[in-house]
Amino acid sequence: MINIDAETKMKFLHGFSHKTRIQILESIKEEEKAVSQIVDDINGNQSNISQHLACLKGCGLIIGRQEGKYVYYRVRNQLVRDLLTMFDVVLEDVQNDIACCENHID
Amino acid sequence: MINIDAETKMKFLHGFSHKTRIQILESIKEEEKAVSQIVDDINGNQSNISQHLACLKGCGLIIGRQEGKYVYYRVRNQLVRDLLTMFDVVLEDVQNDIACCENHID
DNA sequence: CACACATATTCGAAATTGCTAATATAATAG
DNA sequence: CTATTATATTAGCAATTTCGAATATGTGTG
Repeated sequence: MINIDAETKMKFLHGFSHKTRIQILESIKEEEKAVSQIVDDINGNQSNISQHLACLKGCGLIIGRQEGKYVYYRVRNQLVRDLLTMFDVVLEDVQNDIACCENHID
Repeated sequence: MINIDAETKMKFLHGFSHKTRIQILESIKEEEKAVSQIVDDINGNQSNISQHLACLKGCGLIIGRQEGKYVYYRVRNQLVRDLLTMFDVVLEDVQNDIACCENHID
């Protein structure tokens, strides 16, 4: 049965909690890319992207594969991809929900 | 079609990026609870929990309902609940994946 | 009204995280 | 071997987040 402690889950979810990391995940969601491609893609700084990639790898969200002097990263598997899709679905739903059913006086 | 900018998504996902917030979500996943119940549940500090609840509300993940002097919070809807379940599923899968298929020399 | 209880807010201090620049490592080409 | 290119790591500072204590607000009760 599934029962994962909050600490572990948080470490995992931490991967999703930064704009740059989300952008990286989106960038490699469908196809693996070399670090330099990702850097170009999202217009980032090499060192910075490298650090975020290390973070994502640590979270288990992506996998790196070395080929010559390039390192190609990809999203770990289909489940993680599904999770990324699910974010969009749920977020859209939440936004509609908020827009329609609440008077946002605040 | 769904296309949400990274900024918005990040704000949404931020809700999941803290141990206490995960604990709160788990605590009220199946049934709404008053703030004081949540504080007891996860052994937290009242002010702290209140701040995290505000954060989760801001992210659209939970909804508060006042009844007398109590405020009851609940997970917004089934989709958010599904997302929480999905976290467990994906995390477990990732953990197995890492445990089985890689030699963790690091 | 005064009081008690539940929750929210404010405010600095403490802790964590993210950034850039510089440097290190690693692979390949010549 | 040297030079070049790709990526990783380190280091110190900047920015953000989190925290608890104190205080404010709001609600029911006597």
